[in-house]
Amino acid sequence: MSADPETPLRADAQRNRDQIIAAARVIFASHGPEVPMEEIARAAGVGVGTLYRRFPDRDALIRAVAVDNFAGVLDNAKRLSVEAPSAWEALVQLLYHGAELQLSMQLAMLSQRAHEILKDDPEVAHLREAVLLEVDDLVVRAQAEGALRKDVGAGDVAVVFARIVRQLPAHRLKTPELATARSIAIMIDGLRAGPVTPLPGRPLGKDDLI
Amino acid sequence: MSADPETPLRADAQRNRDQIIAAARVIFASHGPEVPMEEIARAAGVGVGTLYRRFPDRDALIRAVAVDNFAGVLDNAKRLSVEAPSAWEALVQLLYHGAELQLSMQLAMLSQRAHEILKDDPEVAHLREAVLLEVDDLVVRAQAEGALRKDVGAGDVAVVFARIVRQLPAHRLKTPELATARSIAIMIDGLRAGPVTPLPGRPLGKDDLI
Amino acid sequence: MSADPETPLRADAQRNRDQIIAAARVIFASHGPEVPMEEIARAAGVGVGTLYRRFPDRDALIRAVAVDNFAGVLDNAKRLSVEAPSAWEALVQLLYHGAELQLSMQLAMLSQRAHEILKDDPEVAHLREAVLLEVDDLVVRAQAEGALRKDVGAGDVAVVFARIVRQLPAHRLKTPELATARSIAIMIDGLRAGPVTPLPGRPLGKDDLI
Amino acid sequence: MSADPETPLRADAQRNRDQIIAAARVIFASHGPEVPMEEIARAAGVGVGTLYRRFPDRDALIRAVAVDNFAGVLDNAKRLSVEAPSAWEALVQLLYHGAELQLSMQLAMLSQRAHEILKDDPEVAHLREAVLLEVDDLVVRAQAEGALRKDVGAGDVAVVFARIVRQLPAHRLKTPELATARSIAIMIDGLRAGPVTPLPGRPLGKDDLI
DNA sequence: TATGAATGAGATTTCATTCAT
DNA sequence: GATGAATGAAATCTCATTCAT
Repeated sequence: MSADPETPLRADAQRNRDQIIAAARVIFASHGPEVPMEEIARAAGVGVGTLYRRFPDRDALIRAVAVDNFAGVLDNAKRLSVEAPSAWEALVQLLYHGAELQLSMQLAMLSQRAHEILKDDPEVAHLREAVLLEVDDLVVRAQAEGALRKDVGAGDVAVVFARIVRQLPAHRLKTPELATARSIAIMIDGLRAGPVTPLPGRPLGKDDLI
Repeated sequence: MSADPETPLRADAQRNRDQIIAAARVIFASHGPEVPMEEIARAAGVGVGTLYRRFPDRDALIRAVAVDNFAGVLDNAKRLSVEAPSAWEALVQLLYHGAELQLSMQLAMLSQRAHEILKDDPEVAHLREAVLLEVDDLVVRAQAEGALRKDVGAGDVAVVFARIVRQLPAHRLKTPELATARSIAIMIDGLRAGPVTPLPGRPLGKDDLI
Repeated sequence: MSADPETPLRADAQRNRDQIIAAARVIFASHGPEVPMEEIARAAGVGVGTLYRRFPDRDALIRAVAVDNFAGVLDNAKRLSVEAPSAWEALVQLLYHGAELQLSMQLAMLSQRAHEILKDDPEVAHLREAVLLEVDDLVVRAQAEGALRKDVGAGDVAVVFARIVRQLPAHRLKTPELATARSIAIMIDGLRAGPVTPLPGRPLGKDDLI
Repeated sequence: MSADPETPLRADAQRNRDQIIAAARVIFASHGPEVPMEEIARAAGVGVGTLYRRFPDRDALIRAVAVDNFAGVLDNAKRLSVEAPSAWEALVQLLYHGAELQLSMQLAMLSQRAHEILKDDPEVAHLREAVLLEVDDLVVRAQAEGALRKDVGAGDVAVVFARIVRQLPAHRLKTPELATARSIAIMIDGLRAGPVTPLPGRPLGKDDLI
């Protein structure tokens, strides 16, 4: 009789929920958000019915995966902000080890479908804001460190991030990891302080997104 | 019942074919290659029947759009190679005005579905090869000009291109054109010769793709 | 594991059983016998599991509700037969206060599904027979009283009952109670002895049903 | 390219549409409005796809059947109003030969589901109003003829109609046609002018419905 | 030849029933 | 014994493709 949305799930139900989100994360990342629900259920090792009991429709599942992901990114950013040797290094790490970042970006920025679903979700909005605040802080500090070029803002960094994290499909490359690492390194060089070419317009802040 | 593939189409049939490809290009670019055939037909102002008479199935349509696009990119690259003030400038122009480039990349590299379809098509393979040859030439010349960093190959450039051209969805940005222009400029700065950070591995050539 | 069907239920189990039947009665009456089992369980304030422990499947529940109802109608008819000032009045009362009558009729006569389930149930058959005997008695006595027209039998009366008790959905009427009362009164006027129009055929007795 | 809703259907499409409505009418009448769409399609001799092309969902089909039916009732009423020997006779005929009347009533008044769907449809509303106007006229005239009791209005008549037309399921009766005819006759006797019992309240007019 | 109607396979979603907690 | 989670069969609906007009 627990209509209360706060009632914690039963142990087995929680386990299933986690498995479903994990499976959906992997599949969404590799095949986009349109894969048959049945396939996701199978990958999670549950029946479709279970999937639908936990998430009333595809949108709810996408939302849940997105929230889970943004939360992961936020954790990561906060941890790196404290533990990395410098703010610049924190930004760089965030990129290189950005599996979660990647999916978040993909869901939030790259798929029309996903965007429609997420754009008005308050939980997503809240996490997004928190992540951008963290990035904003890193940007300011990395500029103070003299490592990040001065003419960019958190918005610029987020946009470059979004482009970078878009995983190139492995199938087109003989040496996919190397190619990825190299292209990220090249783009990071573009962000570095030093003898840069002037950019058009003005620095884009975190509020220039949306 | 002209089975001869070389028979030129009647004028109106050719017009239909062109309209369909044009419509499909726009829709594929904005919504990916999974949109209902009926929608494409409607956008082209023809009935589904006509679409299917011209292209026996979705794969054939995707192939035709891809060929059309690669051909456009090749034209562009050849023209820029001759007309641009420098090889570096040609590469930069290719990026900034890369609407066709974008769709080619998206079709060829970003969508699992499209990739499956295109990977064994000889016409696509031929055009791809021609484009990469052109890029290879520009890369060598731009390095000789001292404008492009020495430690990259045509493969690296193509990978960075692929990341760059992935259009950020306008809906997430207040100032989409500006954001795009800025992020491209940042990434190009990463390609520039000058005081660069060492890249991992070795330069990737055009044959490191696929 | 008392397989003995006669073992009385534990007090709480009996309470659950009663709640379920009460809830099902209300829901069947308003939405027909196809409502989701979960909804019935919720309305009864129990889990589905409990519902299924008490009634092995939907059919069993429908049967139980029908039995409960017919028993109520029988009680009612017997009481009215004794307490009402006349047999005619007993028939009229049976109609006007026929909530249970209504559901019985609906289950037994109006829903294809319910009919299939009930038609071979011996307990239902027995109660039905008992109710019809009671009505038969009232019919004979009401005709002897000179109140009920002579050319009808218990079968006719049951059929008219079935039509009358079909509750008109309140949502279609501005003044639902009044409309119901008036239409019942009109139809009862049709049953009254007096200057009547001849009916086709012969009086239908209780054995003309089924 | 005929997006115009007024464009007449192609001959074969119109034939299918008609067959679907005819099949749905029969099935709705005997099994209610919840039967599987596939079954309706099969009965109409078309594929499900065709059914869904013509009627985007079940609601649309229900609406179409209802409109078709109300139109039939209206035709019937108008014809009888002119051709029947008296207004009273017209009302009686409307009842006895009320196959369409029956389904209309069932759809409009008896099924919760159907009512929700129809209650805001303007076309249905318009036809309903037209039918009630016709009945209103017949009521006034039948009262002037001295055949219909004076203390009823069109609303009362419609309510009694609704109760009458609810076909008793044949499976419960040995002699279903006879039983139906007799019960209708009995109820009509209740509507007759003559020595009647006073009804509660006031006559209900056509605007007391809804 | 162009059109859009028809088809049916497959995807989404619901719900009766079973079973772990 | 009670609960509500899990299951999968069945219903709803969509869309690629074929075919009559």
